[in-house]
Amino acid sequence: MGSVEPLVEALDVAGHRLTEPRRAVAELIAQRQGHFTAADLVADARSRRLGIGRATIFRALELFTELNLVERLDLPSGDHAYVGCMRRHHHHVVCSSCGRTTEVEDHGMQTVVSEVGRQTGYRIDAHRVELFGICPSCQARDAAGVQLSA
Amino acid sequence: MGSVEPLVEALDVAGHRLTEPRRAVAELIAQRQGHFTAADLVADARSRRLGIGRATIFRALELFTELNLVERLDLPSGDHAYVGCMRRHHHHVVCSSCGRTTEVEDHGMQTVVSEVGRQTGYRIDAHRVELFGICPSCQARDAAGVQLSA
DNA sequence: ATTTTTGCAAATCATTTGCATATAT
DNA sequence: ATATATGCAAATGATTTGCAAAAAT
Repeated sequence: MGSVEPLVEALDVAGHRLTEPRRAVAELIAQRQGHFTAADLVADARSRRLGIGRATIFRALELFTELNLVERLDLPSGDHAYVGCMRRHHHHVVCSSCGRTTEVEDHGMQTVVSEVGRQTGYRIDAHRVELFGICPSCQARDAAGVQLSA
Repeated sequence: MGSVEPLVEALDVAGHRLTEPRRAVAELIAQRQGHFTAADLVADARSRRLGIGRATIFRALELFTELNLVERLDLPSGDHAYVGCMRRHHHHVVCSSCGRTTEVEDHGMQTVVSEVGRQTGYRIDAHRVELFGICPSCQARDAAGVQLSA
């Protein structure tokens, strides 16, 4: 989520209460790099001795997802992960090495989607695109590693 | 999977044994329309009194996925589902109403992917695209329903 | 013969739920 | 005040694992 302000407004607009636990979960998320699992947050909360229960974290994630403050990913491993995000429609590229995520615009996806719709006759109303690869800095690190080990 | 023959070869090529339980699971899959969950197959196996254990089904699904005889989907609901598929790279459109799936070619996705790669600097090596919508026959049924209820 | 697979039951893991209490409005 | 949200512990559900027996090579 980057920062916590959007949360305040989003909750308000949707008529949800701004509670201490929700703010705390939002802060944990804001401090995270890349994607994270519910279990990661549970561990964070425990290690920082915020007295936040497991259920509360799951409930907050569900709510945030609904409010589009967070997006749920399904990693190729099958794990469920989340990434913070604030904007409207977009997708993520996920680094398989460090877990970092980068947002990308809808680049041509719209076109692909409508093309598929026309071809199949489906009325397509949702799509999910997940791209996985190696981010620039991991590529650099890998290259350096090769040199060292050569 | 459509039919079971590809299984025989795929197992052989990869050096796995062609066992009765695996063949049975492949048959259950071939008889399925649209996507299905591991639990669906467990139920099928039980109701047909094939004496196949839960673990075996999970293990077969894992193996088949690895051999690309089956593809794992993550539905928006969060459920894990599978669809049979025999060909190389392709994607699925999933009907949110009846669960039917239709394969689609890579239509422009390659382009989108490389575009994203260029923009972000990621070396993209995998992508997953899932499209959800209403298939033609469900659209027709819905339209009929509207008329009836009007 | 030897190695892989199986079925079972138990273990594990993630996620959800019931409910009395605490908190935000 | 009152409706919503929380924490806990227990329940649920899905998937995995250990292991001795069975089947495939």
